[in-house]
Amino acid sequence: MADRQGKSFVSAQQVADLAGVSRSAVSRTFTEGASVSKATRDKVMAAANELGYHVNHLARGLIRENSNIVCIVAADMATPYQSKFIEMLTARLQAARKVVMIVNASGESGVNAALRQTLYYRADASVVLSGQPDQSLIETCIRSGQRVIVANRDQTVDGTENLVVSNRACARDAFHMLHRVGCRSIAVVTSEIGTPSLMAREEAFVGEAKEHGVDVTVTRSGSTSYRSGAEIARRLYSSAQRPDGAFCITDLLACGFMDVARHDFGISIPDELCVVGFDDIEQAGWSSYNLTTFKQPLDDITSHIVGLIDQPAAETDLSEIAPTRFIAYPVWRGSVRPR
Amino acid sequence: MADRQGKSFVSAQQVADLAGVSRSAVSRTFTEGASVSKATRDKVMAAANELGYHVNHLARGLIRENSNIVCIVAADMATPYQSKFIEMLTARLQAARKVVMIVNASGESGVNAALRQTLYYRADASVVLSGQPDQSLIETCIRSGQRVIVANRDQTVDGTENLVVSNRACARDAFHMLHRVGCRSIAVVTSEIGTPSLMAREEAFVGEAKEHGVDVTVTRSGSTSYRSGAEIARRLYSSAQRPDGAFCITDLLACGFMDVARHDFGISIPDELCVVGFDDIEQAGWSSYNLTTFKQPLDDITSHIVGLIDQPAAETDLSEIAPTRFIAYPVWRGSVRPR
DNA sequence: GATCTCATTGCACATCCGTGCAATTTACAA
DNA sequence: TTGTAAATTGCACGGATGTGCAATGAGATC
Repeated sequence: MADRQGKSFVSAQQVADLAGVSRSAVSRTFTEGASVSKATRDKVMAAANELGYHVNHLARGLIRENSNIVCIVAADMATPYQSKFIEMLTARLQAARKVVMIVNASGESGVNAALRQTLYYRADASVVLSGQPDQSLIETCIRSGQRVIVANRDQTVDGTENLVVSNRACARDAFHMLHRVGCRSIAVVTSEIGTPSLMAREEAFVGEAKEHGVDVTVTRSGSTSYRSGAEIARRLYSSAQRPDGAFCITDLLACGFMDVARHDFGISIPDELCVVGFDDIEQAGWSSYNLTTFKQPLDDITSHIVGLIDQPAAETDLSEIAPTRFIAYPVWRGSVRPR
Repeated sequence: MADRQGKSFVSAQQVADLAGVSRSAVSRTFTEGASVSKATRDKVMAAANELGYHVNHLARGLIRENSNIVCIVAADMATPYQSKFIEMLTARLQAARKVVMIVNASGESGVNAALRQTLYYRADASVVLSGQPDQSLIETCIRSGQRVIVANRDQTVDGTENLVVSNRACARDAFHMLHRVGCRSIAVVTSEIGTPSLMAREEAFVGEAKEHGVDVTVTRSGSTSYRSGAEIARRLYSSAQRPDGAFCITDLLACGFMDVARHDFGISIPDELCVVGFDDIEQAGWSSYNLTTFKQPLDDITSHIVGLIDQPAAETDLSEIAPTRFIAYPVWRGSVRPR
């Protein structure tokens, strides 16, 4: 115990020396299904405990075909939706004995630099939660034997597993929720950032409205943040047209929108204004918002991701693969008045 | 390009073969400050680009004394405070060319299992954001040459770098904020989980109140969540005593508390009830809450953490080290009425 | 042209680990 | 007690890399 002079990690060799066995014996002790006698195993374990030895999983990853590392590439990690996603995904991945690396793609370097990082560490898979990586880079990943799973892009990228939510169907539902209770002047609250997934919601909503002869105004501002939602409400209610219904592409936008409408313009929800959001973030359930929205099935999505990673890339042929669809369900709360 | 049959990562040997040089030359090309002629470097780079080669940072970590891996151990990652912390920390660590591994300590295994995980990967440092790891485990980490940085514990653990916030001073300030505007029956809203940091806030507040002869009721419920705050408000306002001031140990508790007080019991804030929170999460600034609170200096804290990790453990002597203190500043908003 | 110096380069070894193969030990049956 | 099969163990290799050391080469100076 006292013989540790330089602070460093204990190696299998040191354990072997102390236990008086070969390094192979140590290795076998920590390898499931390897052939070791109880006697040597006990000796090894005793020595290992005394020295505080742990197998270096990284070095193990060098040998084995897989490193057990999964990278999560995400931007805006502090967002309620994103952080919930990350929390559930990390929990599930850990349960599946994976190691989770996280790459914050918010910086100026962006998603591409982030995804490239994951190659440096021989990750088995990368889960991209934000941004659209370049096709060429994805090809590099695939060539390197890395799975790339892209969530919420609503746009298939060759060679990746795509997970998408029923954005269009939900957006159409959202229109009917508002239309049904008599909303005549509907605002679509969205961001300037045209993520495919968000665009799908917007387009489907506008399309459905047009089909039913209802006039909608699409208003954009910044990102999908509280601040943007607030800004849009301020802009809309300062002008002549005051919407009596709003479809916010994101719950976060809805929170900002509702707050300004209520507190700055004294509008009563749901009497004068009905609001529908998307995502079902935690705040949507808070009684200040009590927001009717669509719940992203994060449970299913994260389970599915882990499932994908666990089974060995069943013939990923770099060609078009149909994205896996998940259905988001409406969550009825109080921001839309009853019929 | 077309000669890649089995999908796997490209090794330095393959690049060397293609470039017609030795593997050492490849290694040196990608090592800063190594001696390579421009001619060979060009040949190597060309071959590397063609094959899509990247240095395996993991294998590099085997050789070098440091792996450049930093682990973040956290529970309740989807919480606004925690997710903000993680976002800032990952951004900063990445800028410092570290790789961030994240260990979700929420599971049944807990912080100890999580921290032990970090040993398996030879992390240079672990940043523990939640929970109290066992002393023995920390010693194992230190012995292995791993830095352990513990945030928000308010309780020094031998051998770790401790970062704490001015909980006590702020809690005393909080009392005066409420006392000054005439609150006579003050509720301390807290959780059943006695994290040192939270206990410090509670104790200091109660102590200061007692010193000024003001009666406070401490009410606990579950964790520091919205739900708990709501539950406490329901309990308090259903009973005889209806507080006219509340110190919520956490902004999240405050949100739940305010929502129930306002919407379920029709209490007007700040006229009938003044509320002070702690953390300054994003929602505190939302106009539904407009919460007066204390801002955790996450900027300073995360910078400091990265600084600690960057400089090589200046004589960590496993003895008591004074924790680094950070000052949280009051953020005046509207949940406390003006004097 | 010869010698000296210095930058390059390749060999071999290091670090961490798993595992095939052969040798050795153990266990069991005759 | 002895023979044989089975279990165990150690050697050496492999897979990723960095790096000291010696050898090679080229350029420069006299």
